[in-house]
Amino acid sequence: MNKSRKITLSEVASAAGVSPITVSRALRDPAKVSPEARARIDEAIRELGYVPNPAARALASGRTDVVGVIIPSVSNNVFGDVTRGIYDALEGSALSVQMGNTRYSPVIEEKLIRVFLSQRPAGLIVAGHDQSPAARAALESAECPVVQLMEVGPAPIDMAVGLSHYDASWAGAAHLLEQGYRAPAFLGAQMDPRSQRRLQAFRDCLAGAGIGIDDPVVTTPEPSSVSLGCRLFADLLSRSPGTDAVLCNNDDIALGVLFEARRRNLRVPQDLGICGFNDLEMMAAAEPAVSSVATDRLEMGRAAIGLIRDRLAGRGQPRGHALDLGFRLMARASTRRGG
Amino acid sequence: MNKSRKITLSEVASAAGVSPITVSRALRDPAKVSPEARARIDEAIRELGYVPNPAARALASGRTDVVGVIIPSVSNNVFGDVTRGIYDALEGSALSVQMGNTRYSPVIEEKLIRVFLSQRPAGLIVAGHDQSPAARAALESAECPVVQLMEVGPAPIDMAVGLSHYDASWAGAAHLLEQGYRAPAFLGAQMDPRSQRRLQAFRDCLAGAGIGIDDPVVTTPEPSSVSLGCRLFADLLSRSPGTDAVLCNNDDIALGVLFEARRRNLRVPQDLGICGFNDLEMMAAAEPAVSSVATDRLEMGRAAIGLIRDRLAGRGQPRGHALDLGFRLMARASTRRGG
DNA sequence: GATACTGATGACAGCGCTGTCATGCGTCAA
DNA sequence: TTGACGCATGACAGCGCTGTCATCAGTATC
Repeated sequence: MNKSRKITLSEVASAAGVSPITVSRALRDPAKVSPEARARIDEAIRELGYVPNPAARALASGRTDVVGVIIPSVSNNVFGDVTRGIYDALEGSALSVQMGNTRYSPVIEEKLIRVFLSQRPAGLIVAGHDQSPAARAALESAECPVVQLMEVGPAPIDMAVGLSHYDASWAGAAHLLEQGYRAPAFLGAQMDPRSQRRLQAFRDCLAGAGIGIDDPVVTTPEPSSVSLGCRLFADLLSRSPGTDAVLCNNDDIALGVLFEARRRNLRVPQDLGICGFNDLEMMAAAEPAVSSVATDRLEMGRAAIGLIRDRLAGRGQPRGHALDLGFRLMARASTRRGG
Repeated sequence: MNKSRKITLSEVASAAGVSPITVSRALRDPAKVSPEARARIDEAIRELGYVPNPAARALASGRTDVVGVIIPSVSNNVFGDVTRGIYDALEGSALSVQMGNTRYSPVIEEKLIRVFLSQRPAGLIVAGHDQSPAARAALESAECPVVQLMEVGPAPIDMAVGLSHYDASWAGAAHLLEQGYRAPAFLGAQMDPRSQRRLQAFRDCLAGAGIGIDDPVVTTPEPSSVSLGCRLFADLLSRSPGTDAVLCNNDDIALGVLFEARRRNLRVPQDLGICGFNDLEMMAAAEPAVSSVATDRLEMGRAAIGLIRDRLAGRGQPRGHALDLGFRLMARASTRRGG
């Protein structure tokens, strides 16, 4: 294995006694090369330690094997799971990912989409469906498969995988009411468009049930965390002391509420019902176990890559395909008051 | 903004009335181009919506602006923080990252290192310092800056950022003993080399203190999670009922222990001391707050990129430079027994 | 026996950019 | 005035690979 100098495809070709183009084909589409030639080429590749140069390939073919993934945050637990699903599904393919981090800014998102598209990616995954008009236009004229992730909405640009955050949040709110809670509140951090829709569902659900208390909602644009959950809950109690349940925008917040409730000797679920969102692994392990609206984030990532791979393989879904992964209300001890 | 066809550097050049090479220089090293030419070029770039083609650049120059990051897991909380630090520090630079996921396999790690290096990256970040001899050799002859992340050890291949996991774990164990716990146990998941060293420190510390109980250690190669913490702790209690404290390999586990202890009506810290590792944000928010050995994972990622950027800018650290970020024992209520 | 077709392989050019060397011009010391 | 030097710019070639055609057996069809 010669490591000091770059081995090129031509060197492999002469070692195998074929022309460079045949080696290229053996790599890209083995079926087009005779088994004997293939065997000699494979042997030469192994012997020389040849690794293809992706830059040269991209330049010559005008395509890359890179899937762009544009998400608001690399640190958020939720996107961490999605990312894992993406890497999972990439296993065994020649594709790689290029992450872009919008930091929840539509301007950065638009710029990233433009830059990624200019590199002729094999596919593009973007979080949400709230792109700016210009970004949307760019995605519509993209020559690669595009998947909008996290959320299914009215009109996918190309394909979409996710769930209805409105419906999911509604289910959480309805669950609290069913359990007999009469003064539920909403706690939200990182109020991105999906969180806004979740809040809207909460408000609509309460209004629909004729619960007319004055908007027991505490939100913040800060990124979500457990300690933020503690603070938001403390804030809520000082504003709306009569609160008997909280629907949390996500599980970090819910866990913070659980801890803060314990600190204040509030009994969960008797004095306070808690419902989270996403159903992170720890919610079921908590004491008491915390109810949450489960979303399958791993599967979201996997499915997104699956759609792209299928499309690249020519057997993909048509434009406009939306895959609704749904949600599941995980009713646990933290809301089991009986009602 | 013409979006349908790719704008090339030559088109920008003719629009600006200069030669292509001048545009190239204006992009790569603006100081080498006269201010007037630069202004006209910038104008043309904006007007045409030009975006450079990284593949062509990589092919022509033999370099890329990609930093390879090879980590065991994309989902693990710890690496999530490190990754965030990396993205943080990349902000405002032309560099991008390419993630590689070893899934804790030295074989995959070696392969990834080889593949990444063959693409002439701008830099390479690898987790830990337990590379296989072949991988180590490949890294040693790499032409780019290499940073070993997470851990500082005897002989960095090039540069290293991290901490001594042995020392950090020792501090946790010693803290439990100082607080008067006499039968501490160790709970570990995902027993990678760093975890092994943490376990070793625990054993050595207990032995040093003359505590000769028979190895109260429960470990598993499974990935760590809160519910796994519950199970490991249940397991531990059935094996070593006399346990009065646990040092956890990481915070997920510690949180699981906290929940499981509550489920069993064990009082924390009186009946049971709990100390985690890493000090995830939620530990301080828990009730009772959980002690942990804090590591600055964000800074680790940031510093790694910082070292690479400095080196690329020609003002970097010499080979062999190791940056020890240390650790801090966060003594909280979960171990505050007084002793 | 001539034509059409299939399958394996090759020749050639060029993807968009940058490294290297060359050029032309103005400035300064001798 | 001359030569040396620095600065901005340009010409040329080529990075490693693949798309597009062309070629050439070998087989099938009438």
